[in-house]
Amino acid sequence: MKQQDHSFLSPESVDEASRVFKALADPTRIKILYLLSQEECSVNHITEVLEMTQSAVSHQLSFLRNLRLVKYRREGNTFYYTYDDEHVITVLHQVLKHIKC
Amino acid sequence: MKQQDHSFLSPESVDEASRVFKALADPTRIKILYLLSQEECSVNHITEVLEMTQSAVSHQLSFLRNLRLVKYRREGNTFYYTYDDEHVITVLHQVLKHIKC
DNA sequence: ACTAAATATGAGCATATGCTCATATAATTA
DNA sequence: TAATTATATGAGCATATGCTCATATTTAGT
Repeated sequence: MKQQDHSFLSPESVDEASRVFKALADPTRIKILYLLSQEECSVNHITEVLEMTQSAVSHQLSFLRNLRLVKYRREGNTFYYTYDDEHVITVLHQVLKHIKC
Repeated sequence: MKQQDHSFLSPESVDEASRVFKALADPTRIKILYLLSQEECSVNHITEVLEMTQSAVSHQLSFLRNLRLVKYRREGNTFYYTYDDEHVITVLHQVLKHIKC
């Protein structure tokens, strides 16, 4: 196969794909997304379940927010996060399921 | 949901998933795996198609080999690589396809 | 045996990543 | 209004990552 025959895999597609995979390439983000795939969660709740500092969790949520993988709603002082990309959750579940086999 | 209710997502599963996603989280490795998903390739061929140095490609192949995502056969001086994890290729194709929408 | 070709590998370097620590912000409550 | 609660954010640091450069290894050809 010649070099020019690969043009259908555009640089944009490759970059976008690597961004998606990068989002899933960290244990903490996997746990957060998995949690959110089951229920809406406050930051504090995530912090307790994952036994991590509030700051670390918040930074990761900021990361996921920038990639539009999660969104949140506010209720007073509490921020409730949900996932915002069905496809990414599907891919995550698929890989997790496959690993258990 | 309480903390202990998440025990079914084992640390091993999370780590293994993050390893898989990490393998796909780099543009070069995406291109290599995509290429290999289409045809068996020599190192030299990959180097030419991706317009990268032999060393950089070889290092990435070594990385993918360690994760058992690719395998190779030797023919004289030439090493022909193929992918070795159908599921990872499926996930890659799925994400790439979704991005194009 | 000598040289060339194809690939692998170690060291080093610049950048990215994921955390901590301190602090900012905003809403709630006393 | 002051204190508390919930979250966000910037700086800094240790480690990881992905490349280059030089070199090793293995096979083929002369």
